[in-house]
Order: sequence, then structure tokens, then C-alpha cells
Amino acid sequence: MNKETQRTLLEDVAREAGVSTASVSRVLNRAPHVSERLRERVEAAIERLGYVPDGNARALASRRIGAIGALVPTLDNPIFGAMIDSLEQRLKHHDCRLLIATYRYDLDDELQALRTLVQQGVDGVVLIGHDHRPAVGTLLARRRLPFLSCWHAEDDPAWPCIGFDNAAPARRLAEHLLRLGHRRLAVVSAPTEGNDRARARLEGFRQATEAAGCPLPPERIVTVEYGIAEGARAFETLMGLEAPPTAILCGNDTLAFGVMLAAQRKGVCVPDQLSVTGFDDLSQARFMSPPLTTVAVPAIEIGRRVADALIARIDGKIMPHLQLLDAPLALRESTGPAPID
Amino acid sequence: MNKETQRTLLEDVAREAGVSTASVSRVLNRAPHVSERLRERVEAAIERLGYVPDGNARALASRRIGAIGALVPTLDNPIFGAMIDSLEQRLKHHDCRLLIATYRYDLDDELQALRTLVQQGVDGVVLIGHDHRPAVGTLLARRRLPFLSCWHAEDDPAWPCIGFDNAAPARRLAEHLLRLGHRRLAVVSAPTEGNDRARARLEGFRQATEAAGCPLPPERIVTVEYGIAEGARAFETLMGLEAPPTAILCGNDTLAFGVMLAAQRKGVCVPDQLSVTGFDDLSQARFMSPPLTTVAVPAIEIGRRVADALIARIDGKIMPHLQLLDAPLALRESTGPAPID
DNA sequence: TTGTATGCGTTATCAC
DNA sequence: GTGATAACGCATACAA
Repeated sequence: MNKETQRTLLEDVAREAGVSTASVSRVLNRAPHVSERLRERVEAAIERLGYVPDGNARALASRRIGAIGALVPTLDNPIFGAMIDSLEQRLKHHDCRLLIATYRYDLDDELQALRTLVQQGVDGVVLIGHDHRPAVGTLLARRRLPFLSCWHAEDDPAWPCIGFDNAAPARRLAEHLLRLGHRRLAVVSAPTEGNDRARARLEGFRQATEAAGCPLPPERIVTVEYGIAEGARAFETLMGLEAPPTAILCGNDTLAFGVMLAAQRKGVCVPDQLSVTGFDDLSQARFMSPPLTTVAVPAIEIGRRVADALIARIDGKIMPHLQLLDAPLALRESTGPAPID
Repeated sequence: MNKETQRTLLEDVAREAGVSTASVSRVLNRAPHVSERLRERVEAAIERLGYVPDGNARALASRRIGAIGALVPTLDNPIFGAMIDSLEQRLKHHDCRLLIATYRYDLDDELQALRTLVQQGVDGVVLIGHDHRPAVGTLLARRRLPFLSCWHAEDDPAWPCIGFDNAAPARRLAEHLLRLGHRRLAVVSAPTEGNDRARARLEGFRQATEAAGCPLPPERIVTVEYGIAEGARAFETLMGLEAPPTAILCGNDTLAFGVMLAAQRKGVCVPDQLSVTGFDDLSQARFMSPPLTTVAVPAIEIGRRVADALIARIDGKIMPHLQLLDAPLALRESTGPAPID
């Protein structure tokens, strides 16, 4: 991969405008104390030559890149897309760009991606969740790189966070079903390894069911990868049990969509014969038929707050190490009274 | 935004290992002609010091960054997420990273984002579609930057492309409905300004309906932003007409989901009372009830091919300026015979 | 307000 | 094979 282009340099602009390179640089950086006349001449020269400054040289010389990095598990799930969009928008207000890296829920890939971001010289880093390879913390600390994790609620001074409690809403979801008379609950969970959010949600489901005296047997907890088709498969598995559940708690909305759609195909009526819940509150959720009971994850708000807080940290401001947001239940029609046997 | 960290430099590694900086650089770049002994000592020193090379300095000195940039309208639509995922995966095989920039279908933002990518020194650029500000082409040409557009089928030697025909499948979709006896068709389109794909699809719908002698009156073409809720609103608008359509052609799957879900809510049966089509074939499509008739956009394949072809271009290879992929219809149960009045 | 000179952390071109 | 050293393109003290 090579490049032969003879690009126009800052030096060329200076020559064209008949000024020094320093002056061009000042105009570029909107530095104070530049005369209107000089600025105009430089800008005209830039325009004429179609000059584009070299970000790498710039970063090298100024020791700042004007961008932060975000490490997200996947862009397949629109909930992260929404957060990223909001984060990026907000960063713009601070004249800061966003570099996105994905790691498909593989923590080794995450570490690798972080290394890449650090090499790029990002001014700060955003992480999802609390599960990471130890080297992640080491690297971040060694470089004294401002960072923020989100999407969880761990109260860890060494690990600043803007997130929400994943366990509590899960518990409340299960309690809601128990209150509706359900006793045979089941869970469709995303893989919990390296995913503290999925673990917390599962734990919430467990706590509520155990407290109610009807704990979840292993066969009623199925773990599947992310995806509608996977949710549908999980439905088959669960409904094939000797004692199929009357309610299925899903680790996220996409899995719940899969369960509901499979139910419809099999002629299992939701919620009359089967209650289903999700987690995320994607825009589809309220449009499903019936509308999906789920948890409203504040993705947009997280993006906004992370942007502000991380920029503040980069600027050396002291910030609280934990901002907890609300993740309220969205009770809709996919949950109803337990069927009478 | 400043950074005070005293990082370990290549020079420190050299000192620690007792070799020259050049040797360290060689080890880093897996250059040939380095003795095993030297390599081991250097690698040990790197490990000990936790050294991470500076990507910016590296890019500056080597005049290559090892990354390409992708300009996508939005990450909200999972179809682009899928393409990006596939692109990124494939680029890895070529030791190339991916920088993602979004522009929310605003061509001025796209140009701005391109400038940013160029500043970053990307080795190549991926664009979606054929609609761009003229300055995009100018900038790309001036920098002699390898690039590739995708998702369309314009046969333009100056604008290399890996995509598919948007109009033809749209036409075939409409013809399918006409064949089923529908005469009052309607279209829910994404905004066509700055979006050649949306225009082409609309044009395809138009051609087929006009050829069949039942052209689309203006009131039966509604344009809405992307989103489920927007699709649902479009349904309301169309079904509120004096002569409501018996079939609705949607510009993408998400709009179709909105239409179908709104129909279900209103008790309008799909396809008995209303046929609906999409465009994209998102994973949800086949799981809707009824499964959605749509067009299978080869997003994964585009990502893969774009990676290979762009890398080839960067390496100076001559490539065909157009690779046309197939976008077959996925005929499912959301379309059926026109109801008898 | 503007210009000069030095340094940012690597890679690459020479020598040895 | 390995080691000096000059680029790479820009920002920024410092000087004027």
C-alpha cells in the first residue's frame, strides 16, 4: 500500500500567500492575534490550492488528535448504533471526532482494538461494560488515558462509568410476571462470558424467581448468540420441553423478537398462551404485535453524557466516577396473566 | 484537550535492548534480515516497557496509515452495519483497519467527513451511492486517492463501483403485484434528495406501473424519513385516502415493518386486504408475520468485495470499474392477490 | 501581529 | 545484519 501523490503542503500555501508557515498554521488553528487581511489571503490560498492539512503530522506536532475512540461489541445491534450516533453528534459540539472499533464480544479482540486506538493517539476512550482483559486497565493507566465505561452500574472508583443497573430491571420484569401468576419462567440469554450486562440480567431473573420460590432449572435457561433466528430457535427448544414455560424472559429485544415471531408461526398466542419480555426497547418493540414488554435502555442519553463527561475528563476536570441512569420498564401487551392449566 | 503522559518511545526501547532505533523499527515492521537474537532482545524490551508505537509518527514517516475510510449514511439501518462488519472483517486479512464516518444522508456532512478522513491520511475511501457533492470527486482526484462507491449500478468509468441495480428489482416487485391483480399501488419512499438509490427504486416502481397503464398519482407516493414509526405514519396517510391502495411498495424493509405493524394494529389483514413489500431483506423480514416480500440486498458480499477490490486498487492493480451483483426478489407471504372490491 | 527555528516519534536511506 | 541520520508535515516557543 503506497501513495505517490505529491500533495500541496502548508509550505506551498505559505508561499502562495506570501506569508510564513507559522502564519498559515495560525490561521488553520484559529489562533488569536491574526490580522483579518492575513487570514483572508491565507484562506484564499488554501482554497486555490485545495490544501488539506495532514492530520498525522498535526497530531504528531501538537500531541493531540482531536478524537476519542469507542470500543463497541457490535454495530449489528441498533441499540449500540443509536448510542454511537448520539455520542458522535455530541462530540461534534466539542470539536472532537469519534473513532469506532468493534470486537464482536471477543475480549481479546477488544484489547487488540484498544491497542490500535492508543496507537492512533486518541485523546480518550469509551468502553462498554465492566468485563475486560486486565491489560486494558494497565494500558489505559500507563498512558494516563482518560476513559469511561458505560452500560453497567459497577461502583468502582478505578473504573469510571455512566450506565444503568442491568440486574434491577431484570428482577422487576420477572417479578411482574410472577405477579401475573406465572410459575414456569424461562430465560433466553446472550452468552454471559465476557459480558457482565448479560450476566447481570440473568442474575436479576434468578434472584426474583428464587425469592418467589420457583427457581429456574438449567433446562429453562438457554444461551444463544445474538439474532432473531437464534431467538426463534430458543423458542423451539423451550417449547419442546416436557413442561414448557408460560413466560420467556429474553436478554435483549432482538432475541425476544425471534421468540415472538416463532410463537406466531407455531400458532402460540402471545400473551394468552405465552408471555414474552425483552431488554433494550428498540424502536420496533412498541410496534410488534403485540407490543413488547421490555426495559428502556437510555442509549441516547448515555451517548450524550459520555461525550460531555469524557471531554471534561480530558480537560482535566474532576468528575464523579459513577453516573447512574434510569432504565424503566416498558410494560406492554406481550405479557399477560398466566394461562390456566 | 492536552496530554502530559511521558510515554516510552522507540528510543527507550532501543536503549533498553542495547541496539539502535533502526533495529527496533525493523523488528516492529517485520523487516527481513534481522537476526533472531536481536529480534528476541528487542521484543523482550518492548514487553518490559509496555511500548506502544505512535501511529501518527509512523504514518507521517512511512506515508501510509494502514487504514481505509468508509462514509456511510447511518449506522441506524442494520443493512449498513452488516456491510461494515463484513468489510472490516475482510480488511483484516489485508492488515488494514477501517475508519467509519456517518453523515445522516446530508451530502454536505459527507463532504466534511471525507475531508476529515483525507486529513487522517486514509489509504483509500469507500462511498455509498452515486450522489455526492462535486467537491468529493475533486478532492479524491486531486489526492489520487483510491476509492470505490457501492450500493448502486451507475456505469461511470470515473466512478468505480461495486453494487447492484436498484431500479430493476423495484420494477419486478411492482410487476409481481400487478400480476397479482393489484391496480391501486402506493409507494412509501425514503427522501430522494441526495439519495440515488431511493430515486432508482422509486423510478423502478414508476416504470412498472406506467407500463401497466396504472401510473402512481402523487397522493399515492409518500416520502418519509427512515424509521418504523415513519412507516406506520405513512400507512395512516395512505389508508386515509378516498381510494386507498391495495398494495404498498416500501423503499426499505424498516418502512415496510412500520406499514405492516400499523396494518396489524388497525386490523387490516396482510396480505388478504393489503399487500406490502420491502427492500433490503433484513434478518427480521423472514420472521415477520406474514414474512415480508422484499429484495435481498447483498450487503455482506458487497463488504467483502469492496475490501478486496479497494486493496487491489491501493496496490496499483487495474480493476474493472463496475462489479454488478445480484439483488434477487425474496417473494414471501406479505404479498397476495388483490382483494375483490 | 508576524517570522524563524526547533522538535514531535517514526521510517527509510545510506553507510559500515 | 546493524547503526547513524535525514526526512515526514506541521505546531509552537521564541524572536523580531
